[in-house]
Amino acid sequence: MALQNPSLDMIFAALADPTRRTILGMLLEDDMAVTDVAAPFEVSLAAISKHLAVLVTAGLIRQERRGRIIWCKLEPEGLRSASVWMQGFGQFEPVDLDDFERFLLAELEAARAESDEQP
Amino acid sequence: MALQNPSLDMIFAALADPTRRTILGMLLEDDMAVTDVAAPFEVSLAAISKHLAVLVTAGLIRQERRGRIIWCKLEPEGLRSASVWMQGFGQFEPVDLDDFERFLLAELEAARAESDEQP
DNA sequence: CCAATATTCAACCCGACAGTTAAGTAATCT
DNA sequence: AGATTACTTAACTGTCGGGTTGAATATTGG
Repeated sequence: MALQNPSLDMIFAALADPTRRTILGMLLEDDMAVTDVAAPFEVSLAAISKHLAVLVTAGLIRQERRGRIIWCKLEPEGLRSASVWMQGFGQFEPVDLDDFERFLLAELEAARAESDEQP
Repeated sequence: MALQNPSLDMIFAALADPTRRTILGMLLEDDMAVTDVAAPFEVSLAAISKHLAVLVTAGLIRQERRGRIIWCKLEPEGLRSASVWMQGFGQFEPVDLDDFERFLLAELEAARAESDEQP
């Protein structure tokens, strides 16, 4: 079916992948080089490079070359439209940041556990 | 890659489709029978039935048979975890419900325009 | 300049997903 | 009971997304 609202489509699709969500969580702490983003994952660098491209297209991160390193930085404004859309449904109480931390940690843990899986 | 957090994956994936978002918007106004949900779209009833199944699995709607009609109703709580996750990034100002209305209307319009496309 | 580092691109595989049509099931109406 | 309404399931098709490997590009360090 034809796209009605490309940006919301792209944003939610980007968020639907656990690897990409984990990456966003990592970038929340600090800007990172592509290689460093890829480090904790078990998949290839090329795969991570593609994930980052998806995040860029969705407007969730920005990439900025400095020297031979390409820095990835979060673009939190990219989530605004999706956030507005979602909150319209639930009227959820103001965010509990601890809940959020729990989510992020859980996903990071899971990612690490997975990459440690084969010893 | 193995799923880390099936529910967030499923929720965002469900939201990534414009047809499904439009359906959620419709259900925000009122509970609806499957056939009525399908009416504004140009795709087959079977296709809509599948979309609804996805929304059920993601916990975003509930279906309840009464007689031969299956009623679909929104399950706004299903969005909570995703909403918490997203807000953690942006700290967006409290939702402007008008923004939300604009989105919903835009998507409904788009859906209708599309189904009127071939005269 | 040459080698090494950092990252993307290209070509390909495979499984998931949206769509279709046709048949199957469930409940109601007369 | 039989026809009709309301959905779902099955089988199939085409497209897309995530993964891989290997070659290409860009930038720096020696």
